[in-house]
Amino acid sequence: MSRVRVRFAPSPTGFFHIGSARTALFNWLYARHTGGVFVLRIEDTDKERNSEEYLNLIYDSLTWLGMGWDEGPKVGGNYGPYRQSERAAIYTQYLEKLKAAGRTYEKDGAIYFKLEGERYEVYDEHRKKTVTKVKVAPTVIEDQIRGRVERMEDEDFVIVRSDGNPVFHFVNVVDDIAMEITHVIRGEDHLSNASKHVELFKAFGAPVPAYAHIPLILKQNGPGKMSKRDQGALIEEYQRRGYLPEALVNFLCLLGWNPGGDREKMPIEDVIRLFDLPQVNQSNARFDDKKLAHMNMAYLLEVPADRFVAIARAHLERQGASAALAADPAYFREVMLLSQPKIKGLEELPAYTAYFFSEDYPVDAKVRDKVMAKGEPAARLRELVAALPTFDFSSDTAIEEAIKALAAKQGLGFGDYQPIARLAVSGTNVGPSITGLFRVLGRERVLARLQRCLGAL
RNA sequence: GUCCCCAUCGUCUAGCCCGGUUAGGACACUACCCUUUCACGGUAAGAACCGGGGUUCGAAUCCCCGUGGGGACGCCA
Repeated sequence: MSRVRVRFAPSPTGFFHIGSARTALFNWLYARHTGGVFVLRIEDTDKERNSEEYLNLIYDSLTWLGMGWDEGPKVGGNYGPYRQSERAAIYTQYLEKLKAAGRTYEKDGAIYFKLEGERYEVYDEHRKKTVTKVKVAPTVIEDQIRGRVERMEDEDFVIVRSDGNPVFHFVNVVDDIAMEITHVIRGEDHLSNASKHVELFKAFGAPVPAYAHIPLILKQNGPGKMSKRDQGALIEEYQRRGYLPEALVNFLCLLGWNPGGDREKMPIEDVIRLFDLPQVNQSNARFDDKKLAHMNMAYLLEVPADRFVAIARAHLERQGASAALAADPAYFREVMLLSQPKIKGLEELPAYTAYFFSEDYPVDAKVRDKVMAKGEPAARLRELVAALPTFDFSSDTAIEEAIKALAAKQGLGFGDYQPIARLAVSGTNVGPSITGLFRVLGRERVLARLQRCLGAL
């Protein structure tokens, strides 16, 4: 059996979205699973809508998600060029084959693909005009996911526009033949195009590739498939929001595929080992950003310290958190490691850590009122200020012991000091443990903040 | 309008192919536990086989019809 060759064939006409990423992913997984070749082909035949910016976004997004391509732009290969805009000569050559076989004709300056059969006219309700149809037998599509699908392809269609540019159906099939693509894995929206493509393959006398039409991703709210305009549709957005690519990939794997049983979070190596086309679901899946966020959190929790500090810094750079970036690296690291187990996503980081990097941090009025309403916070604050110079700041447990000792002297508990101390040093009631907070902020800063809070009472 | 695809908790899904399960898991939601806050974590609860026929001793599972959802019907890709 010959080596599997799959391709991801996006057109650079818009932002790279989640549906495209999933199609790319399933192709990539199948290539890796079978030891095949993953080809990236750029379908840029629509000169009006293409842009270099979108092209680069495709490269960047695939790279970010960890889907390297074996052949394609930038890496080359034996079947290039890999941009359709550079393959005109090949299309001319294949068009000649079709012409020689008597399978084309010209009308209104465009070249049509001619189906074989008797012609007749019929009024089309949808298009509100009379069209010419051809009496044909149904085209059979053998789909790896859906099984045998029959579709009537009974109208000639344009393969070269009147401006001389070839059309998607034509170039797509020509390239799949020329690049010896063995499996076509794409969205179900192409299932109705597949009959056109099968007829073209047959007209060229080329073997028809194995098809696998994967289910679509439906938008989270409202009807229809997810489109570029929908909330959460753009890969770029997740990159900007500091999502971990491996979490997004894991989530995407599970949208329309699963290894059977209960496994969800799993390393990509395991997915590659278990992935196969027949296990892909047949029904569309609705996008769920909560589940994605949860997956991201689960991955974030496991990121090794050094990498976490690095991605946290990168994220804060994106957010322009200058105070944090200007801080001492060792201090920055301590703050990030204190935050890692507590946050749900990198997005929370700027607000979550703001008070570590500035004395001018917001104080939550509701929290303040709540804290001040209970017990004798002012007295506790005074005791803390008085005792703080004697505290051992060398570790969280040392600080904990010190606070407990102070509390015991008053016949109180740790919990009587915690809320007011937290409010004083952070202005809020959420965050890392108060002992960690003290240790990382340091005695001087904690003392200053406690005193300032006391003065404001 | 025509054609094609699909149908299990609110959502993602296991189970279906090869009929017999207390129909399992995850996210979300609720309660409790853990706890120095907030999270994490743990436990528990609620929550589904779209409807109708058929085949069968027995149907989520096989067949048909309805309904619902999705897609396609471009000189876009």
